[in-house]
Amino acid sequence: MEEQLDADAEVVAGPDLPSARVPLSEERIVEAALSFIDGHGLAGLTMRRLGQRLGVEAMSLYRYVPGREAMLDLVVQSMIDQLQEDAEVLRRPENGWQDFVQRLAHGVRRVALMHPRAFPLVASRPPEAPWLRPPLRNLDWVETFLAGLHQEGFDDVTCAGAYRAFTSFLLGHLLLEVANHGADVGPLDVLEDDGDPSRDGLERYPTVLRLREPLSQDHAAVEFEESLEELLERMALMLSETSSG
Amino acid sequence: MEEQLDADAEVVAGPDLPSARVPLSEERIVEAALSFIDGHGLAGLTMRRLGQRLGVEAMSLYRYVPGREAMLDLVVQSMIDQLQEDAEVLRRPENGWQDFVQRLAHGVRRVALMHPRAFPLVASRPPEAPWLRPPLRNLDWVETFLAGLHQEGFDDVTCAGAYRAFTSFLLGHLLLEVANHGADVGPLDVLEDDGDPSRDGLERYPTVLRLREPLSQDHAAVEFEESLEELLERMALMLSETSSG
DNA sequence: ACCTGAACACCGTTCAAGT
DNA sequence: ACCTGAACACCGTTCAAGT
Repeated sequence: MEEQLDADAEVVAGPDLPSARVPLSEERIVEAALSFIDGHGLAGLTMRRLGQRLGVEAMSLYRYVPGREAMLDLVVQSMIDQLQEDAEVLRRPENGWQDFVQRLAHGVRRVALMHPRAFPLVASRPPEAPWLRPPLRNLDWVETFLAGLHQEGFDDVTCAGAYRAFTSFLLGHLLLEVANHGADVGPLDVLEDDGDPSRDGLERYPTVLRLREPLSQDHAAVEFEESLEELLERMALMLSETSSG
Repeated sequence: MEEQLDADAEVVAGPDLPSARVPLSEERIVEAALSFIDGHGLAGLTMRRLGQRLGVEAMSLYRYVPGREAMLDLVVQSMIDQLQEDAEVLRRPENGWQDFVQRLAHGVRRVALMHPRAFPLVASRPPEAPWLRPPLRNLDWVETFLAGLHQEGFDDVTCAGAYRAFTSFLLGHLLLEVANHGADVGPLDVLEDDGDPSRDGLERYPTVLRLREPLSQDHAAVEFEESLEELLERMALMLSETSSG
């Protein structure tokens, strides 16, 4: 839960000026939009409310941003750029490609977990090109990924296959992981417990009922690691077939 | 592409009555909503437009459906129920659990490919419980899946792990596959080619540029099969550890 | 240069009223 | 019983006008 998200409009200061005089900018808008989604979900994000949050009328936003839809794309970009500022993530392979792929995977996961309610945007906005598959929607990453593998001996076709395997691994895992952390919800309502957790309508589903507890456990972290290991093994196999074929 | 989706309102007859007199019903509404999404994408789906499509004012819909959001949940349900009508899919294991899991996986994939623009809904609506992870949001499926594996010797914890692995495999693959088939797009606009495909701004990304072609190829089908095979192998490993541990 | 008021076309949703 | 007109509160977006 966050506070500071009420109706007061004023920007939280931090080391900023007394606010109120910081001029609007694309960056500030996008930042505010992301933090709004983090706090309230995408459904509640409105140009008018966002303006209010920035101490400004909605129409002012259109000086800096071409429209709501485009703004959401910028939000996606800004999440993605956080990875780039994370210097460790985007260095080329130094201790082998496995280490390299691991760094990238964990970097993306870190972003997803920092913004569980916004991450589905990264996943669901339509990809602009086949070489920008979600959630790797950034040419710098993709270039680094492909060039890194190539430098380590993967041929072109294998690089492409590894790229596809990597993206679908990330997408499946991270989307489900953030969904469990209470992602997208429709309007503004958080899902309410019905009070009595025993009357769940599971009478007709004895196995589900019995497995309730193991199914409810959050193994996301270890499963991410394990699946990543498997992916790496699969890639190693691809690589060895490359060299010998 | 579909036709029949213009502005004329009238329902296509099929073996129906002369239409115009078929009364509204939840079923007809949900069906129309799904076919609208299939044809125009989610963004364009409006209660008013949907009413128009059914030859009725928007307000009439609220007699049969509690609201737009709830209607979308019904749309998800209806897609999911198509799998249930597909008798082959939900039979319990007969030729071993591998065959069983394969049937289920292919069934879900068939639904996804039938409704590429609607499938992301199945994936992105918030799950109601940990035992309803997208895209397997149906207690009958989940029960069948879990009971099937249990009957084949998987213990409870392993069943739960297999369930999680299965869902994240399906989600990652199918979401990316339908995205490639032109999924969600923002408003109504289909993405337009910029005319000149050589000037793509890829100058700074030599590897991406070089791999354009292998990256553009659609290997979704074979990759689905291969990843599914790997998943089955992984599950087989889980099973053997179960028996011997 | 930067923001706003007023307006437009469109939403989802409600409810009393029509047939 | 089933549908609609009219209305409400809210959207995104535009543009001439304010400071």
